[in-house]
Amino acid sequence: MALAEADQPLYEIKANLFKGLAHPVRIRILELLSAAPEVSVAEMLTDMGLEASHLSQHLSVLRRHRLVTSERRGSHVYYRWVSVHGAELLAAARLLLGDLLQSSAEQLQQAATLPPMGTSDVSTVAGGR
Amino acid sequence: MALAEADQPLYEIKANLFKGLAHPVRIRILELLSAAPEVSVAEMLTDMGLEASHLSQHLSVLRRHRLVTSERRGSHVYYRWVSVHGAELLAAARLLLGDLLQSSAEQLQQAATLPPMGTSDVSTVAGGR
DNA sequence: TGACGATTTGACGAACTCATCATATCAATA
DNA sequence: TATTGATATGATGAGTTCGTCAAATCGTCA
Repeated sequence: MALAEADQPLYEIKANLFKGLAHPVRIRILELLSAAPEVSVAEMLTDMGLEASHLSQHLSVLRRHRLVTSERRGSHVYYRWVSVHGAELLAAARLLLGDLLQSSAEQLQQAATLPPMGTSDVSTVAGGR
Repeated sequence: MALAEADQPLYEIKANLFKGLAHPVRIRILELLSAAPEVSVAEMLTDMGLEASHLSQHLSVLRRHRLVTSERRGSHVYYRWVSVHGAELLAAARLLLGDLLQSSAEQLQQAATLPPMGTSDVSTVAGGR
């Protein structure tokens, strides 16, 4: 695992990191972990209203991607971010999304103002999809 | 698109953002875009040694996720990050990975020092795959 | 207008991820 | 030791992404 990873270029490792983040439930988990030193599985279940095995599958993905660390104390298991920079990453994403959502709202506004068939320029969202 | 997105919780939007980042080629593209104001497709092709249609498929994903914006000038198309915070996000990921890779290296070192069957603790990578 | 360079899109099989249910495992306790 | 609460794992079908090749589109120029 860590051995195989030593041979990978950084962009592959980075992409792999983002794969671990690429699911709504996992984002919710990590947001909880960003707001507290550690969180128990039971707390997550209550907070998120998921079925235990569904949550556990996602926690397993996070463990596999080495984004979280787990610790069993009695019959309870606690999770935490594996790095202090985890919450920073989510915050950086929030900033980027702030821009995206803002420009998206601006475009919606423009679309409401414009005549039916607008500009021919390729740029931005218009080109997408 | 943007209409549908307005109804989504932020964690879903965030996860979708990370989906757009979850491929090595797309990371490489975005790293190039982080290092220059804009980059043409031709430059990317040269830099990355990909086939044109392969690159284009990935650029299409980035456009669909609204992470990049494109502009055609003559027969050349130029791409840029759609937000100044894009590069920051990649930098934040680099910090997180720095921690992960460091703790990974430390574990490799410990593994080399430890006897065959080590601790029973669930924590960290040992619990992962 | 046809040819050509640059880029995008379409299509399809393979691989991977996700959702969900059943089962197994772990720890505590009577 | 069996039971129970807490959590993890296994299995499987559906959905999505990826890799790759073929074809289409766009802009320029003779």
